[in-house]
Parts: sequence; C-alpha cells; structure tokens
Amino acid sequence: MRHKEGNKREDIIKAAIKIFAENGYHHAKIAKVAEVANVATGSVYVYFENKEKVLLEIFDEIWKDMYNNLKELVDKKEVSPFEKFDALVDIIFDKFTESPEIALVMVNEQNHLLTHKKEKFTEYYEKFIELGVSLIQEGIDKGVFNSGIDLNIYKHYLLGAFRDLVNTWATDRETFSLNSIRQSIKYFSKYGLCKNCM
Amino acid sequence: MRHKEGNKREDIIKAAIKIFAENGYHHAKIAKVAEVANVATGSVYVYFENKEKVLLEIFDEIWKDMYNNLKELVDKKEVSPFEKFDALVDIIFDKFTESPEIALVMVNEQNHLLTHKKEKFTEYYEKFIELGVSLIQEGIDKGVFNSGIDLNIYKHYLLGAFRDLVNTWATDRETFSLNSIRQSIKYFSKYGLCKNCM
DNA sequence: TATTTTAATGATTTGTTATTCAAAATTAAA
DNA sequence: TTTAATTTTGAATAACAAATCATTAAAATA
Repeated sequence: MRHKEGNKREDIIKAAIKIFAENGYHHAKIAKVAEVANVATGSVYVYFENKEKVLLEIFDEIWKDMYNNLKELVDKKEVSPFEKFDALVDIIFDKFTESPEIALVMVNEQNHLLTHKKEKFTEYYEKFIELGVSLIQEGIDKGVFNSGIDLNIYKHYLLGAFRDLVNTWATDRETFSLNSIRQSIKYFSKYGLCKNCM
Repeated sequence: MRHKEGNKREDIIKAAIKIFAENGYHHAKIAKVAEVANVATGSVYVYFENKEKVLLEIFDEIWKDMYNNLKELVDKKEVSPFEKFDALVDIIFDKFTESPEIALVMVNEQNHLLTHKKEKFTEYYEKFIELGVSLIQEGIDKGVFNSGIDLNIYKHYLLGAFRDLVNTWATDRETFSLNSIRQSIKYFSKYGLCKNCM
C-alpha cells in the first residue's frame, strides 16, 4: 500500500500563510498556493475541502499554540499579576516573531471570518480570550489592577490595540522595532495616558 | 440637456454602505448595490469608475467629516487636554452612532485597502491621525499626560482599540451599549490597568 | 416641432478562479 | 514482477461577478 510522500499538508499550510499574507485571502489564488507548496492544484483539495478550510486550519494552529502557552502561564501560582500580564503580551508577540506573515493573515482575515462565519471558527480563540480575562480578573481580585474595569469591554480594547500594532510592525518592520512595540503595549496598558491621576 | 434625476450618486453610496456592511466588500455584488439604490447596474459605472472607487469614496466622506470635526476641537484654546481627549472619543463614536453600517465597513475593509492600496486612500485619514497626535502632544507638553508615551506607537494602539470596540458594538448592539464602550475607552486610556501605580 | 445632448439601462461580454475528475504515477504487497 | 491500492496530477469545467456598450429615453435648445 502506498504512503503519502513528504508532508504535503504542511507544505500547503506554509505556502498558504505566505500567499495569504502577501495578497490577502481574497486575492490569493489556490493555484499559486499549490505552486509555492510544490504540489498540483488538485492536491490542495485532497488535503482541504476548500479554500476557506485552509484559512481556518491556519487559525486553528495559531490559536491552539497560543492557548497552550497561556494555559501554562495562568496556572503558575508564584507569578504576580503584573508579571503574568507582561508574559501574556510576550506570548502573542513571540508567536508573531516566528512569522510576520501569520500576523498579517490574522489581522487582515480573522475579523471577516469571525463575523461572516459559515464554518466554525477555532474553539481555541475563545478559550484563549477567556484565559486572558481570568488573568486580569486575578489581578483585580488581588487588588493590584484597577477595579473600575469592565472586563468584557477591556478584552476587546486590548485585542484591538494588539491587532493594529502587530499589523503595523508586520507591514513596516523597518520603522517599528518589535521590542519597542512590546514595551509600549505593556506600558500603555498598565499606566495609561494620565500622569499622577489615581 | 437632460438633468440628473434625484441623487443617484448619493443613493449608490448609501446602498453600497449597506451592502458592504452586510456581506463585506468582497462578497458584495455591484448588481445588488444597484438594486438597493434603485438604479441599473450600469449606472453605478456612470458615477464610479469601478467597485473599489465606490469604497474609497465612502472612506473619503467619513474621514473628511471626522477630520473637520476634530480640527474645530483642536483649535479651541480654552478646553483642557482631558476634555479634548474625551471629545476626540466622542467625535468617532458620534460618527458611528449615525450608522453602524459605516462602522462595520470601516473596520472590515479599511485595513485591507490601506495595506494593499492601488488607489490613493483618502488624505483625510492621515490628517485626522496627525491632529489626534497633536492633541495628545499638547497634553504631554502641558504636563498632564504621561511623557513616557511613544506617540507613534500610541496612535496605533488607540486606533486599534477603537476599531475592535466599534466593531463589537456594531456587530452586537444588543449586548454592548454604545455609551458604556464610550466611557470605557475614556477610562482605560486615561488610567490603565494599574491601581495606584504612578 | 425637430434636433442635439446627455443620462440611464441591463443583457451581454469578458475575465477570473475555485473546484472537479479522469488519467497517470507511485508505492506496497502478493 | 505483477497487481492492487492509493496518491498525485493539471487540464477542463463551472460558477460567478465586474465591467461594457449598443440602445433607449428624457431634457435642453433652436
């Protein structure tokens, strides 16, 4: 019995990330993805039901990985809420340092997919958010984070801020250093605009 | 010479906002836009060169209007940086209160258009951002805003946060009250997560 | 009223690209 | 070496939708 050669499925995912990032999902051609992956056009449909499923698979992998990292962090008893918050920021940035292309695909396509979903979006996304929220709640409970925060709103605030900054960096890596953005997010989020306000 | 009847150009813009918001730009059909606008498909091409130009025109109108409002605000001498910041938030929210559809189109399509631009994106966008930055710089200069802020990064942070929150609200107006989001943005931005930190 | 000019139309054309599928190639087992 | 099972292929197809343009209709002008 014949075995599948190499790892075509993985090659296709990698190629798709590259092509989706370059042209945006809607302008990306499956034929081009196949070409970059070094497989025939038809092979893409051996491994994936359709174009959208390729995109969903990309998101599933990203969020699954980030969720697992965050889970490990949240469970640590000895780490303070402040350190955990910084580590949360790092988890996201570390993921995108691996591949700016992933960042671009995410920023550009995730929202669309979430709001116009036909297929189910990865469960790990929701799970990641919930863990992030619990991390901040822990800080509030311990009296070190501001209790006037509506977490349900804050999570969108922070996610959105992330999205734009990550996109800014991924689009123009000459101008923006990843590290300065990382530090800035940590700073803004903790201290806000106001000087000596509280 | 024949006069143009009614205001077809405006009807098309309005219909396009509705249809783009419902389906997303890429899935929206010009034929459907024309139908909603009560004109023939071909008429869209009498008023606009192509589909993308319709979208660009929508953004031009939105940002032009918001820019003018912000310009008026920034010039006021007697208003404090804090009040100005709140008013800036209100300018954006007021625009979107007018039409959640506009908010959706903006959140979903602007980024794409900015990063993959063939056509020139509206100048008013950049001008709006610059005014916003100068507003915050004024607060720093007067010693009431935190001077550790990298404005070039902060502007993306805030814009991104806005985008997500506005989208959240526009998508699910049952769960999120516009006013609570408005207040939350003002709060988070000024005070941040940290309690008694500065 | 006749003529000219321009607006408006929508069926048709054109171009694009996701997806299919019959055939070819490859490998494992007999 | 042959056979069978499975993978891979890529040209062909089907579906879709943007954009066109020959035609019609209405207003302005003479």
